Amino acid sequence: MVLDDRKNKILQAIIQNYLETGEPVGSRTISKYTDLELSPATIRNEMSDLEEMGYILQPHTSAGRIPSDKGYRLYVDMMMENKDKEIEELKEVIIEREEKMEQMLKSVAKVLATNTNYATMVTAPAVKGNKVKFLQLSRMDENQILAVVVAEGNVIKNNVIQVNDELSDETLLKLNLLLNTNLCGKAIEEINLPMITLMKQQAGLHQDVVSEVIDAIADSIKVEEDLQIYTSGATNIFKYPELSDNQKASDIIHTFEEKQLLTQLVNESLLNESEAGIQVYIGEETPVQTMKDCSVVTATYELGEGMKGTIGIVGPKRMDYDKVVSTLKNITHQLDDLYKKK
Amino acid sequence: MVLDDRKNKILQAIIQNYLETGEPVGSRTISKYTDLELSPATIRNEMSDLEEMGYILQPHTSAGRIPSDKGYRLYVDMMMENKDKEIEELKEVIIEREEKMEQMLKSVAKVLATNTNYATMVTAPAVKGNKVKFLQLSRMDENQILAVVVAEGNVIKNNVIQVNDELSDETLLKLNLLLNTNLCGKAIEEINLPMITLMKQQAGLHQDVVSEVIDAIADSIKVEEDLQIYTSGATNIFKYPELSDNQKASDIIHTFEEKQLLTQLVNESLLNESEAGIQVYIGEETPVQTMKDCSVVTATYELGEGMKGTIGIVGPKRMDYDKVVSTLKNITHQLDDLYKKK
DNA sequence: GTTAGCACTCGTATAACTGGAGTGCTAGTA
DNA sequence: TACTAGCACTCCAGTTATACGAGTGCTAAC
Repeated sequence: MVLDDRKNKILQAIIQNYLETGEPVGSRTISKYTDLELSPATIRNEMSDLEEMGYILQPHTSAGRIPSDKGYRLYVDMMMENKDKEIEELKEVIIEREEKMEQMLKSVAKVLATNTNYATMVTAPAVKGNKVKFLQLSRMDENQILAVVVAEGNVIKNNVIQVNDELSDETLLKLNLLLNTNLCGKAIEEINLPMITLMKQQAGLHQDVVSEVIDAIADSIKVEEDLQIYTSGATNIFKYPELSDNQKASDIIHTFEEKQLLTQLVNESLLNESEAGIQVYIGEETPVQTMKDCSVVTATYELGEGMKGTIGIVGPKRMDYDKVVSTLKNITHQLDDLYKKK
Repeated sequence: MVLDDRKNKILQAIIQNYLETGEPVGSRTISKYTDLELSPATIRNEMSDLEEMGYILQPHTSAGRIPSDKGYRLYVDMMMENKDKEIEELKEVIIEREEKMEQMLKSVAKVLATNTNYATMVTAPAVKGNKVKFLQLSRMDENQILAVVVAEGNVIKNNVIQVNDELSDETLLKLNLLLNTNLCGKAIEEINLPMITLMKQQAGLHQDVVSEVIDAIADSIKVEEDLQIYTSGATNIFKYPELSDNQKASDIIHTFEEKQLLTQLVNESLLNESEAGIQVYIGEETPVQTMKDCSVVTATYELGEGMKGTIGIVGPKRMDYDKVVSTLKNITHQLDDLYKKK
């Protein structure tokens, strides 16, 4: 059986209606809804076909139809095609440039959540491939040294190092010079053992300090590696009865609370990244099992030179994909612009 | 009417039983439960009195009794008296000393949540009254300066300052010296306008930079002022049917998500701080209206010299106050010890 | 190919019924 | 006087019975 134009139109009508109401859609409704001018009986026949083809399903006999994951998938794919042609220039959501990236990303998550009425997550751009821009050691007191590591994009990491024997100002200066000349402009992954050995040699007497600094830097990276994730609007899911079941709600919200559980989602979305940078996971397609009753839309943004972050929106399967995709495109563009201004 | 010994015993029995089961407690249950050897009928008479006195109430005729807020209050007050005598030395919860305070507090919240099965919050100690320990300006590139402010207790704040005209190394050194001599050891509140004016004068040509640095410091404080709050285990409330109602659950979890909504609670608990540092809010007593169906237990910890933070536990009114109070005392002690080691 | 009509299904909402848990009261007992 | 046994009564929660509406599938007719 083939999905001809009429079947397609009916399917679209069913899905759109279901998106709006959240109730199973009957043949009579569609008969009035569409401009096809067909009787309910005809619609029923078509619906029967559509069900056989797996695009829609009945929650029970004598109920209307609801879209299956496959149906949603078709719908979303079609919509995305249209979207690519549109040039979305709506400015609904405005990102103010703020000092702290952290603050900014939090507010992106929040704005997005209140705007869409879904749950949202935003990850800080991964430092992967990012370059060390600047290093600074300074003495805090007799046996504590403050190490500051600044990476491209003004990602700043502090580390307090305990030292046993006091270092003179001079030594500190020398170490600073040594570290900066050796490490500045290097991608964090480039810092390898030979380099470290070399630096230790150059440091001479104070190679133990170098060692500790390197450890500190490594530590900075490690901290950054377990991804910063900001979430907002998790409680929005209570707005959708189909997700308000205690068990489901608890699972979903818990995933948002334990943000690290979202890592899988982020990785997946960075991996599969489509041309447009937008991914839609419907129901069982999701990489995070707790969200199998939801749909997840992710977008990738880039703050220049491989610093990629992810934005995700989680809602019911009947989410307003159209709006969500537009909003996400809009936001990612704005984030891109933001970087260019810097 | 007076709460004699027998009435008190019965009340305690009712409350304890209700804490365990969450179900209204009937006279027959108590008759078997206590060592008073009284018939249900007698218990009924006493219960009737207790109800009249406002310690217990009936959800409906022909149901057992449940404790009223007043009843819980009595119970908690009595328990707290006993607690003071006990020397709690259980080491259920172990705080590992970690590099980053932020990380440590997060894990305290988490450990506490999994340990108690309630929702928890932990605030970072307020910097109020905290002293500047160390300041450092360094050049990142032509027109960006990195200002690092370290306060007592190794609270570190970074700020990137944009400058118009390039500063020489020499000038930077001078500014560093100037700022450090003037500001180190000062409590952040002590930094006042005359001081700033003086410093600007001393800075001579570069007073605009001083101005910006001061702004940056002020900014650091401001960021710190809107309290860092870490939460965990919000979804634990789903474990208690009396809170699992959609509306209630949503409200409570939302409060935990929008952490700033908890500020009121923190302020209140710092204000009312009792001798033991532990506060119990039952039902309507809570400073945060969304939690009027819960009980909230807060404890204050101190990382030395006025750096006070708050730990809070939110659960159903029938929470295991005994365990919660013990655990909190335990943890606050451990936090105190932690500081001493530093 | 389309449609009208009808019997059938199923879920939800409502009312009626039942059993159990618990109370308050009264009268009887130590 | 203090306690208790007994009983009638109340109310909730769970179950069954019933009615209704929405929607389907099928057949026969256009």
